Order: sequence, then structure tokens, then C-alpha cells
Amino acid sequence: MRYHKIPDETIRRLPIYLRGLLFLSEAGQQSVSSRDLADFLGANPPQIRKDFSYFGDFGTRGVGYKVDTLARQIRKILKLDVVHKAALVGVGNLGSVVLAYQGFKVYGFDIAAAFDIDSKKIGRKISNITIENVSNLRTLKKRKIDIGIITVPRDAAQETAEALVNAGAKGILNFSPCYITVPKKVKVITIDIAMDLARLPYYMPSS
Amino acid sequence: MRYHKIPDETIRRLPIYLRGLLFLSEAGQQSVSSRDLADFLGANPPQIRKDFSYFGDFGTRGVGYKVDTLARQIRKILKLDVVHKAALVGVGNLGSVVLAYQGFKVYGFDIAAAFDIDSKKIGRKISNITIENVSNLRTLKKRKIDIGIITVPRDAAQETAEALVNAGAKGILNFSPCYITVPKKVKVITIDIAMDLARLPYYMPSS
DNA sequence: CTATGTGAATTTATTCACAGCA
DNA sequence: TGCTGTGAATAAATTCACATAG
Repeated sequence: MRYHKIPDETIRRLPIYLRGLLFLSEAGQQSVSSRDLADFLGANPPQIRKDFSYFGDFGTRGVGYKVDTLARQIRKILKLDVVHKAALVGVGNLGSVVLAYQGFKVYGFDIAAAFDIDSKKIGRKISNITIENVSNLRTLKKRKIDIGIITVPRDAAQETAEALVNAGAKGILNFSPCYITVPKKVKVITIDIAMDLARLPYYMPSS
Repeated sequence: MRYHKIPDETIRRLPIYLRGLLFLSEAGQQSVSSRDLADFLGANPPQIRKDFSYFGDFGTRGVGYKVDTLARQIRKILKLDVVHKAALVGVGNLGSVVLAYQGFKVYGFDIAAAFDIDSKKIGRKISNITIENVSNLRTLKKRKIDIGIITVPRDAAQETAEALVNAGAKGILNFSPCYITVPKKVKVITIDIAMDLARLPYYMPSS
């Protein structure tokens, strides 16, 4: 293995591989070939092998990959091998669901705090998290929280992002349907499910 | 403009452009340059121009693009200029939120039906939709519903997909964290927000 | 003078074919 | 023999530079 710049597309796929490996591991499978994994995930084998090869020789020729070992390697590459604490801002409909969602845990995420601006919500508990006033955001650094999850209405997204960055957030998961500006060192990933749905008809046969 | 195969990446970006244009339109802006739109969306100007150029000459040199006209063009390209009826299967936590979500309407989507397997839920109403028994799925074609939204637990995702395809679905939005197999003519888009969150730490400075 | 539209150059990503190791 | 790892070939996407139209 020689030095290669790692394609962003490879990074985008690693969580998918990890998801599959965790499933196979739960199912008791110990070893998997690139072909089997590809079939399981709807991917293609050379792609998988090349993606892994950027990081080292993870497999055994003639055999395949050890499921658990590979999962651990990917976790490490993605820096998911340490717990990341996150704070959610905006406990409305969507925010409540994200807060209650259990699917983050397996990737090492712990939503450790929730904030809202509505005094009627403050003090209430959802999924064992007490909702705090947004003015408490400044306590994030002290609490070792470095990820922000934005589930406020669109108009408030930019200011929320800025508050999170000021409070020390290094990464932001933005559920508001808009672009937000942050300092370069902060990584933002925006999720807008309507955007995904919106390209479905293009690919659908016109009947 | 000559013939070009249209990149998938362009299709992926069109909804983002549309989102921005709709916002600008609401704000009363009539005209926009590729530079302004790029600034607003966090994109880059030549990219935007090239993307549009695949479909025709939408702009005016020296001036820019007419916001409303361009929005209408993109809608047409994405086939969002007709109403698409969708059926949601699995009215749990996530399903209820998706059902109540108003953000799809602006792109011409109408969640016209909801199904669940739990008899306690059947007959209840959410967002003016009465939850039906999944056995009613076979009525989809008659009701001109051609999009399925899967919000069932992972174990039930594949069978739900098959039921939807049998009922005539041409496109599926899958919220279950797994790959689902369908006939080639059916387009599936899978959304797994944990996948997006999972690549955030990789890009975050190690502090 | 401004901002689009686009061929050409460049960069990035995928696929292929097969050498190499268990 | 089987499946990985990878350089080379191919394909796809982005960026650039600038001719062109308003």
C-alpha cells in the first residue's frame, strides 16, 4: 500500500460498509469476502477492495475480511472509536424524534444535551434529557460536547449555527433546509430529506 | 447547447438550486446571477452555469437568470411539475413525523395514504390521513399512488418494498437502515441520517 | 461592461485485469 | 485454487478560460 489521497466518496461509503459489517457481526458471521459484502450492500466488489486498500491491508487473500476486525478498523478511520457528545438545538417535532432516535448510539454518538428557546419546553424531559434554555449553550465546552445538531426552523438556523460554533462545536448536523455559513475549521453536514425525495421522480419511469 | 449525458451529480444538485430559487422568489427577488445563487447556496458559479446549460439556455448574458422561470424549468426537468402521490408504510415515531412534515408539498408531493400493520393504529388519523391496514396496499394503483415511503423497522423493510412494488410503486424512499432489492425499473433512495452523522468526526479537527 | 454558455484542460473517481499471497 | 490488493485504463465530474450575447 502506497500513499494515496483518500477520495471523499470513499469516506462517504465507509459508514455504509460499517453498517453492513455490524449487521453481519450481530448475525454471527465472522468472515466476509468483498463479493458477499457487495451483494449484501448493493455495492461492487472492486470498489470495496479499493476503498479498504487506501487504509491498509485489512483482508486475507483467498479468504476475505474478518468482520469484527474490519468493523473496528473502519470505526477508527472514521474516528468513531471514541464517544462523541452532541447537543441538539430545537426540540420541536423533528428535534424530538432525533432526540429519541436510538440509531446514533452504535456509532458512538451520545446526544448529551438539548436546548430550546421556548420557556414552556425548558425543564421537560425527552429520552432522559432535560431541555435547557439556549442561553446555556455556552456550557458546551465545559461539558465536552463538540457536535451540534440543528433542528430549529429555517429562519433561526444561521444564528443557531453561530451560537454552536461560539460554544465550541467542531461539527454540525444541520436539519434546516438552508445553507449555513461557518468558519472553515467547522464541518457542516446538511440533511434535507425533501432534497432526496425531489430527485426520485426524475428517475422514475414515466409509466 | 449540444447533446450531453446529464451527470447524476447535476441531478442531485438541481433540488438544491430549486430550494434556493423558491426562497429567493418568496423574498421577492426576480433575477439572480450564477454568482449570487452560488453565494446563497454555498456552491460555485461555473458549476451552476454548466448544470443549467445541459438543459438549455436559461439565462440572459450580462443579466442572469429569471428566478421564477428558472424554478419552473427545474421543476419540469425533475418532473416535479405534476403532483406525485405517495403512500407511507409504518406509522411509528419516524413515520408520524414524516407524515406530518409539510416540506414535501412545495415539491409537488402529496402523502395521500398511510399504512401500518398494528391494528391499534389502524383507523387513527394523523395530519388528516387515516391509517389503513397494510393489506390495503393493493389499492395503490387505483388511487394513482406511485411512490412508497418506507418507515417500518429494518426487518420488515424488504418485504414492505416488495409489497409496494407489487402494488405498483415506481419509486421508493427508504428510511430503513438497509439495502433493499427491487426490480431495476424501480428507483430506490435510501435515507439513513446516522450514515451522514457517522462521517462528521472524520472531518472534524481533532481539537 | 457584465454575466452566460461551453469546449478544453484538469482533477477526481471507478472499473478492470491480473499479480501475489494464503 | 480463491480472493485480496493495486497499477493502469477508463470514465465521470469539475474547473477554467474565454468567446459571445445583451
